[in-house]
Amino acid sequence: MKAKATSFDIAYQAGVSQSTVSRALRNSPLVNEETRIKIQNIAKELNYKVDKNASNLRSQQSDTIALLLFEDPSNDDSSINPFFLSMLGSITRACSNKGYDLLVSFQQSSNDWHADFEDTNKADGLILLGYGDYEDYQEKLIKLIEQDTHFVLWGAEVKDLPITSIGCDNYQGGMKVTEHVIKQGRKNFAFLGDASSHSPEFLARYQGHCQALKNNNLEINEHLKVDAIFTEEAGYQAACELLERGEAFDAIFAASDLIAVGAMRALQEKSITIPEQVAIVGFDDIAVASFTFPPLTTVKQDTQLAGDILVTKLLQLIDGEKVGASLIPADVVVRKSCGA
Amino acid sequence: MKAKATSFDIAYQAGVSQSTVSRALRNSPLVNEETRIKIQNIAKELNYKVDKNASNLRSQQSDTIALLLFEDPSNDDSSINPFFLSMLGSITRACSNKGYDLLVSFQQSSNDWHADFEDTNKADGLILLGYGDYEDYQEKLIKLIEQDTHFVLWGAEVKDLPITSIGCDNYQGGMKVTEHVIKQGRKNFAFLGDASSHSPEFLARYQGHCQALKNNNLEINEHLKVDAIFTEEAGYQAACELLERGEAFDAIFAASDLIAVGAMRALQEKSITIPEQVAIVGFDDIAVASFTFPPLTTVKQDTQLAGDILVTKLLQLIDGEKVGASLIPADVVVRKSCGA
DNA sequence: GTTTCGTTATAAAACGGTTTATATGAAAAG
DNA sequence: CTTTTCATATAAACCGTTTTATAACGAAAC
Repeated sequence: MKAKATSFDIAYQAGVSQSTVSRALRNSPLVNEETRIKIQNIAKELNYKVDKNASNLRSQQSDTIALLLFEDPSNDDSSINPFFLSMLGSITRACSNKGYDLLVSFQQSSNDWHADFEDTNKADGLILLGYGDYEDYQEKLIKLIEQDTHFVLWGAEVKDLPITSIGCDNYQGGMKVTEHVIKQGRKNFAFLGDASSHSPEFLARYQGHCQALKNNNLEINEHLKVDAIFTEEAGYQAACELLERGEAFDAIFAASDLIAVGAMRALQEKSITIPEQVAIVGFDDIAVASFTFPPLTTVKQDTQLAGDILVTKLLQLIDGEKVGASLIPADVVVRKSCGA
Repeated sequence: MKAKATSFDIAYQAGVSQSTVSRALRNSPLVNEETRIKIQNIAKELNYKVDKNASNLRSQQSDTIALLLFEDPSNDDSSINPFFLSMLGSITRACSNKGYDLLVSFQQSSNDWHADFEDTNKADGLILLGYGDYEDYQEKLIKLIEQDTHFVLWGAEVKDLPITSIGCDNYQGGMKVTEHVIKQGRKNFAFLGDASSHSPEFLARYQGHCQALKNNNLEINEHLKVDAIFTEEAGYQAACELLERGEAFDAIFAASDLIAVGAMRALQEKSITIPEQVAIVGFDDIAVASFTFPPLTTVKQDTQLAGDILVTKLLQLIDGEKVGASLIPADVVVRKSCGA
């Protein structure tokens, strides 16, 4: 293959200077239309493509954003949380709509924060995507802020830090889905999930849940609350623990669909019928939720919208605008598992 | 924020030349250990990061590969095929293990092939990921070859073109899963899927399926074969069509899990019991497969391995090696839907 | 017929590294 | 003591653009 054509080759063929070529290809008003068309034709003919490294180097922007996915370390090699996968899809789409390229990277464990995409000028900004627990990363977030890195973060608001976070309205979601189950006549709710400051999203869901109970004069029974991280296995374990406690309950609110799915497995092993004996609801509306048996009632986070907002706000930040946090509505998706 | 430090700043502080800095930071043997350590310390202190655009420009390589995802145009805005999402995950992991960055892009429709990642030097090579039907893209593949673009392709071998394709052993998979169902005593098989040259993978699965029937002296009934693209909706439609034909059958081999899931929905609507009246098996082993009711027997494609091989082979191509196509084993995952 | 202005093009200077060709000084060889 | 050799460092060229500072030219203004 002959060497790749450069803007100089085009300049030579067109009988103009290289800078004119550069301008013509970017439709600069500084070049006469006739000249521009001639140059663009030659460029097409030579199959010329602008060298992004050169152009990015000079212009100091990459038209690229980087997506950093945080996986829980416990989730070593298995499959990725389907909710994030779904987000990833919508973010990719949103980027390409805006004419940006997307770099994807997994932050596999907390010790390697070495994907310095913006520092190295590979990207103009970052999207941080993980499940709660940014506390572990707090010092790293601070470092990002200090370095004036442009980034947005999926999840609950990070307290005391000026961070543009975009998240689902977990509180509303938890409240709405709980109220829906209450309307089915359930009174004794168990909660599965880590409702601590380590998981601000789970915490918000739990608080919404509690609010719904209060609004309906129902008791919040701490004995029916079991910790669990967001995985299916954790859900299974938590449900087993719950059953061992021997406390009576007729409904479960799981902080994530994966937890719910794991819990269903545990219940079914003990031949507890869903939703007759125990109603169960989750959160996220992952693809699997509509295929469980019975299908899982859950709270849908609009990932399409979320991806769009994440990208849009990030681009605004890059443009130097000030943008605040925002919440995306959470809607209950009613299926069979809640006894409706 | 003060201007970002450059290698010149470090050179100045260290009292050496800029080229020495460049070498020191890349652990070149041309620089004395003492000097190197001094320089690296200063770099750390200044929070210096190599500008990738500059370094890529000069060295003419990006340590980045691009993943192009082909979605069926019919699948306009809905969710992405979970199988690809799973591949995406494993490819991302494989890349980061090899120290490469990954650009992700959706080729939304056939008309915009403008993600010229390699031509623009944004990436050193390409991974093409789609479901069969590369025929539509044939001319574009030819163009890629002509331009000496480095790329690997997921899927069946493309005939007559020197392309490094990596795919699952669809033939074996189709055969093995069919034989497994035959062992359960089923004799009248329906096939749902587009078994044409448009979908070389589905075709191979079908051919393996037929081989298994032949090996067991069973009849291949063309009336029980219904076309379907790879989506759930297509599976639903195809199953309805199949039922309307009125031909008797006691087993379905669906060319993909999504088709199988759609077909199950159709059967259940007609109150046909699975697996008692009709056994059904799919292909891919997407996450949903283990949560359907009954859980779906299917053929697992090892996406972890696939991602690894795709990346490894692409890097070999980039290194100038010749690498051939390869097949990944397909293993039957037995669940309830086949009547085992 | 100068002067002024607007349009279009150019030459040259970045951008921040990597790499090639070259220099320096000390140790080894003659 | 001179010549080679080796290890280390440097200066300068280069990668292919974008951008800034200038120039050239014809038309309009004076």
